[in-house]
Amino acid sequence: MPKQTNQRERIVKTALKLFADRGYASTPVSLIARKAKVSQGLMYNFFKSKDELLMEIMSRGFEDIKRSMQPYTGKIKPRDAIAAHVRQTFLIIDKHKEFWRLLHTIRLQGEVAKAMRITFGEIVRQVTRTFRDVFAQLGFRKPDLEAMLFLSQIDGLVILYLQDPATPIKQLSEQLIHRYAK
Amino acid sequence: MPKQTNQRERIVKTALKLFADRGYASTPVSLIARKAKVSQGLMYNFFKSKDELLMEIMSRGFEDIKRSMQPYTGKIKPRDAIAAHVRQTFLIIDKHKEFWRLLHTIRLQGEVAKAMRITFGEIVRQVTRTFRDVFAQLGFRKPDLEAMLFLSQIDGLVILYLQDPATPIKQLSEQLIHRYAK
Amino acid sequence: MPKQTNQRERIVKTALKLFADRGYASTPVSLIARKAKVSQGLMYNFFKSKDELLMEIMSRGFEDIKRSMQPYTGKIKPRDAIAAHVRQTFLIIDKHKEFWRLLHTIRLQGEVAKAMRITFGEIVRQVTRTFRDVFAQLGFRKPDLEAMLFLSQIDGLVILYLQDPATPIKQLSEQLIHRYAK
Amino acid sequence: MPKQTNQRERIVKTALKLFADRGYASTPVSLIARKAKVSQGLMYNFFKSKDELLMEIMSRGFEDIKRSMQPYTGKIKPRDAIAAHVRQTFLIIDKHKEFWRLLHTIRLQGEVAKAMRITFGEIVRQVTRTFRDVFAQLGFRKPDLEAMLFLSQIDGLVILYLQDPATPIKQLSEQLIHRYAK
DNA sequence: GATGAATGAGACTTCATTCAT
DNA sequence: CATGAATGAAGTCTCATTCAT
Repeated sequence: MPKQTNQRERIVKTALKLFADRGYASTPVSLIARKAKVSQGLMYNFFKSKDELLMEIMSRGFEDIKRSMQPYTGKIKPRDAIAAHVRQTFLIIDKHKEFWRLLHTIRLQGEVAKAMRITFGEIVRQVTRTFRDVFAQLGFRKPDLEAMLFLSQIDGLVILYLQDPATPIKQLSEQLIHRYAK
Repeated sequence: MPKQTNQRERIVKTALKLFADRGYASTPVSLIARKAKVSQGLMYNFFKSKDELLMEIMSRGFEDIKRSMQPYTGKIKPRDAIAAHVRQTFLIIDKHKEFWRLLHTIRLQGEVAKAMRITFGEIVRQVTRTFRDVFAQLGFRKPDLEAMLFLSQIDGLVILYLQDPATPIKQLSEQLIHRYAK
Repeated sequence: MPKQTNQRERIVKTALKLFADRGYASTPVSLIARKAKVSQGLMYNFFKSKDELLMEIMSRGFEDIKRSMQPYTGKIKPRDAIAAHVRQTFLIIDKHKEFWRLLHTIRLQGEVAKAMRITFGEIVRQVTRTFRDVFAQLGFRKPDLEAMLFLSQIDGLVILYLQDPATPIKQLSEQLIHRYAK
Repeated sequence: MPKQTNQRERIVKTALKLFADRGYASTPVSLIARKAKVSQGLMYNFFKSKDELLMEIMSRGFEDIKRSMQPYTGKIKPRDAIAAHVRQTFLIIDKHKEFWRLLHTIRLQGEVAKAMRITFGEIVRQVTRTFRDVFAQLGFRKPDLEAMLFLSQIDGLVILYLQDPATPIKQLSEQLIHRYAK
């Protein structure tokens, strides 16, 4: 009975939510199947393994991130780049809360999903370079350190927000932007 | 002379390291026992369950944190409180890297270990209040937001550092302190 | 012009090869379908079940064997019957290596495919009787035993050959024939 | 509740019987466990996997074979070697019927247990060399072929016997011996 | 206290078979 | 006739926990 109305999509979404909520290892395939209203066996028609399902989720997430960061890696005025990045980041986050929660649970673990951590590392390094340049152009004395401070500040805010959606993230980001706008 | 002297201690330490490295769910009790050079059965003399072992690890960690934050909740000059907190934080982190890694993998998960997240939330709120006052005393316009920015900045740095120990954390914290020192 | 021309045939041939190579139980229907370039569902239009596919393969094989043994069950000179059987056997084997490999993996198993083992037993008994007579006519003292020795000798050679196609089967059969030619 | 009265032994024996009867792939671990009166989980305390259980069974069998063949690889009179080998073989077979049945189901398969087939090949080649020498000493013109014929004859008898225990194996072997005794 | 054999529930995965299209 | 999505049963294996010794 092929209904196929985006079952694959439903699986991916359900899995993302569950992985983010309970952690990858603590989420049985059976649970994903049940919540996605799909038989357990069918899941293996779409993904060779639970691991591969995770991989797909992660690559998609990374694609989104990369795509969203394209704009301001181009050439905007440096000062605007900062504001843009902050705002952009929280836009993305809002659309992909679950992915970010998942990402953070995986980020610090040694044995899990090394491949993804590498990919993520790439992205971070890339963005760091960009902002090093930005801060250099703005005449900061230690642009390297400034870039790291800036990005880790955003990271910290992201976590705060993910942990408690009641966080006044709008005001916080504007405050942050204002600080650099001097 | 019973060698049991610190079996319990050894178990806790080993488990912490493993949980941090591989995640709680992916760490079999058998592995903890083996690495701690203790029989699997014995573990259940000390802890009623794997869950309880985790609880103990977490409470200890929280105790350490609380204890370390006592000093400057007292009355130092506000400006010094900032510097003190930054330096203090990274001192603690360095001593308890594994605990912090573990904490971060659990922090964002909805279903797991709700109890701990509450405890941790308490601490954070407490510290936030403290720094709200600090920033108020320093004449900041929006001390609430400033406190959140400040603490999340630290949080972001912590993660950066935990993820890559090569991070120049010393310089970063000094830069951060300097920024508030005006 | 339906390409269906020999889908059935292709399925049977593919299945035979796979069963012989990997064993019946370790050969998924999906694999047969893929290698036979046929949809999995279609297979069930031709065969009610995997089991029945095996049955068909086996009966066909048996038919071939029976057909090939007709000639010299007729009346040739006894001495020639021996040479003829040896040569005939290896001719058949060469044409149906896979079937024989499959047959041998099933032959000794108690619970599997009892029906086939019975059929095969029939054939063997039939041939044994034939050669009992042959050896009787040739004046052997214990024609029963001689027939069994003779046929099991061939069996042994067959296995040797199936297992290692580099076996000098031509020379071996001639040597065998020569021995009985006195 | 450690009763441990040779559970491992019981598992190995039960598994051997089942593997021989139904084939390796068609024998669920659960069945072995049930028949061996052991929990399924416990099986994995003794053997890392079903595969490893098979390996152990096979190596044991090979050990038995090798041990039993030691005697007459030494120096007996060549003629006696033949008789000895025949008798010895059927003695072994009788003690290890199941192992031999299992061996024969595996022998011809491409994908299964390559390692064992190699080991078995070694043994066969070794024995073949020995009998090549024996036949050479006895003045046969083509000792190579004779050795292969001789050993495959035995092989064929073994199969006959394994397949139908009512086979008059005693008489057959004596007849065979007698033939070489001239 | 200390061991590790033993268990049972449940995890991941495969696969023969069915059936809507 | 033909497809391949879908299912459910069953298979292999892991692991927290218990308990006789």
